[in-house]
Amino acid sequence: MQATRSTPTLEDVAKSAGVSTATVSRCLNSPDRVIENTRMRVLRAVDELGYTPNFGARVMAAKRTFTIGAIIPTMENAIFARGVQAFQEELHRRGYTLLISSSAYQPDLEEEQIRALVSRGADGLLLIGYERNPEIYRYLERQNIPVLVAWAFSDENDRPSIGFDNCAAMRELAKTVIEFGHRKIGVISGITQGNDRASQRLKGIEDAVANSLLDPKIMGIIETPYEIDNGGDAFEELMKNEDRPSVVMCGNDVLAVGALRRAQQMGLHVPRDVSITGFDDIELARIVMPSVTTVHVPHREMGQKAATQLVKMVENESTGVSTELQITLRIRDSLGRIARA
Amino acid sequence: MQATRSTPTLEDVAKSAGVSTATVSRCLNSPDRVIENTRMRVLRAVDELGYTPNFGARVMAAKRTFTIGAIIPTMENAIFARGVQAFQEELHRRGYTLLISSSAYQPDLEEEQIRALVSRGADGLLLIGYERNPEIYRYLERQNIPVLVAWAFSDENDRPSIGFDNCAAMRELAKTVIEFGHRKIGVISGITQGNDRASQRLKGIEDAVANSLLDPKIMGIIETPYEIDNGGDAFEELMKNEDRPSVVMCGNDVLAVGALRRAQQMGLHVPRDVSITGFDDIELARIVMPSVTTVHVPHREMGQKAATQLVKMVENESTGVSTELQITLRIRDSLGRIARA
DNA sequence: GAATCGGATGTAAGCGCTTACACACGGGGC
DNA sequence: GCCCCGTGTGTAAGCGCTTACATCCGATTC
Repeated sequence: MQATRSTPTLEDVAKSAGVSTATVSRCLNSPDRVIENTRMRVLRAVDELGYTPNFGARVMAAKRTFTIGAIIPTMENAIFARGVQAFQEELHRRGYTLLISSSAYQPDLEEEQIRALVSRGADGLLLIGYERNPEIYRYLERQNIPVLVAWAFSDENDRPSIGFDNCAAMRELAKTVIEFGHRKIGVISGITQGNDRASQRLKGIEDAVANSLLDPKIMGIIETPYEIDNGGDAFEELMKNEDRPSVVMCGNDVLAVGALRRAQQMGLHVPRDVSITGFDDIELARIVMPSVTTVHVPHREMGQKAATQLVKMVENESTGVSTELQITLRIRDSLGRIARA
Repeated sequence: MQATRSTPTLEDVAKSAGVSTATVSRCLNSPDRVIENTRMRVLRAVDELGYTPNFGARVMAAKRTFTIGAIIPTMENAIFARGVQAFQEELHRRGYTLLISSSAYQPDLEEEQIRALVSRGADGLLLIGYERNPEIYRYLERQNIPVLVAWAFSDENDRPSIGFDNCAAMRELAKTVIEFGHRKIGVISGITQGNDRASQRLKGIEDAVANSLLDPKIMGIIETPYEIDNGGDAFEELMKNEDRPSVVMCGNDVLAVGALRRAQQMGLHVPRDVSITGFDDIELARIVMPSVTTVHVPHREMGQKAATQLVKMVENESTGVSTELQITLRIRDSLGRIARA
């Protein structure tokens, strides 16, 4: 029972246990350096007072927080959820706490969140995609904060990253689409501005079209934010074209499902009248009818390995390597074959 | 250009600008208390050195962080996503940063996350649902951290909260289901242990059944974690019953969609052969076919008001009031009428 | 022109913790 | 019995910041 009603400090505990603050601190941080008897006494005092260390003070003195920050573009749809969940689980296993922030796909907001997390003592950061203001990379370097880029991988970028090659993945899907006989391709892409994943995916389609001997054509490209209804609107727009695409390839599953629903509302049968493809393989793609053909991304694996690697970087066991993950195509009902002409 | 390669401190800035640390601090925190000329000089120095305040130190000295913490049970499905997004937006508008953690529906993990957030200096906390270890509430009280409970509201609980009455909401839905002619009701509930929302919803169904003069019966109740496939498994289980339910009411939309899909795989037509209802009105409920009858929760409104209110509590303008939000039923295709016998 | 005042700035005392270093003590080795 | 060593604790110096209080100085007032 103290006089002051404020939260107890190390010193209070020390006093109450009849030891020095150093001993209390040691009890908490390296218990084996304190003899059993003393330790018991201290721990009892901790308990009685309901003491919790003040993090700010601890950070200041020890320079480590065992906190990792992650900034993801959105929580509204499940794109990042599974990966982040796995990331958190693995971090937890290793004794780190994850703090998450969302940037709503806005670069300046992301920057703000990065600074917030860093100044709150994050030991390391997980960021989605390479593309951002070089300024902020400089800042992170200066602050000496290890950064791991996830959901992306590219040979051309030597920043440590874990993910897959968005361009190659989408190219492969597009190749398959073309092999299925499609020659008129509509594209609904995410906003490419400031989003390398989106632009790489788009490039993948363009590459596949350019490299194919079968003379496929891109009938139209619409960029739109990653939300269901936007996918629908874009789809409707593409279908206004006199010469309708036989397949609409979407930048992710959310857009694809939006397109799919709109198609059905417009009385079009998928895949008989038009095929639709997505990207990411989130649960939604499997759940809708017809199920959506998409690119499967190993979200859990990515999250888990990201954690392992980032921790290594934080603990100075690695300056950071890049890991490429393999994607696989999931050919489902929303993609149909076009009969030979 | 300093000799040391470490991050610059207030003192470095002060030295470089030829003023005291106090002046630098004032420049950053209350610029109008410093004369223009000096301020410019200081800001230039800040810029040149790439200085960012050390948060730990700042917290320790100032006792305020402008950080709010939120711990949500899961990010894997969209239940909390929209609300949290709105919460974050409103906080941002008011100058606060949101840090999120997920507890994976595990009370001990939640406790850990609460402590982590508090010790990292959260000024206030948003928690989902009332039910948790009293110990942790005591801890928060002792630490003097305002807590707002969201996604729940109950007259019987005087803890500040914002949300809706889960029991009454589900009761209303159940009443409608009964009015639609259903007499044999199957229930797929979330795990009620440690989750007051789940148990209140279950109670709502039981109340409606008990109070109805039409003699409806609950044919079976299965509790299962909130995941799609679990919903499917539970549905299959319920349908093994000789006397099959005519409607399966689910604890949330995720379970409902799982049940719906499984029904279709089993060759059952929804709603002709069996009706299905959900709760939450997440996007998924609207997207599947048939669309799912559910309880609409004003997620965005809840998130936004939660932010407003929690900030008030943090800023000592309110000791916290409780706000009840209105839910509405969304009667969609997955609920059919049973013809009079 | 002396007294007074107020605004701009400096001084320095913490905030709560960690940890290098100092110290005390008991037991072997000689 | 002396020296040395290792072990368990205590002492105290920061960590980087905010802020109450002290100080200075030019402007105002009479």
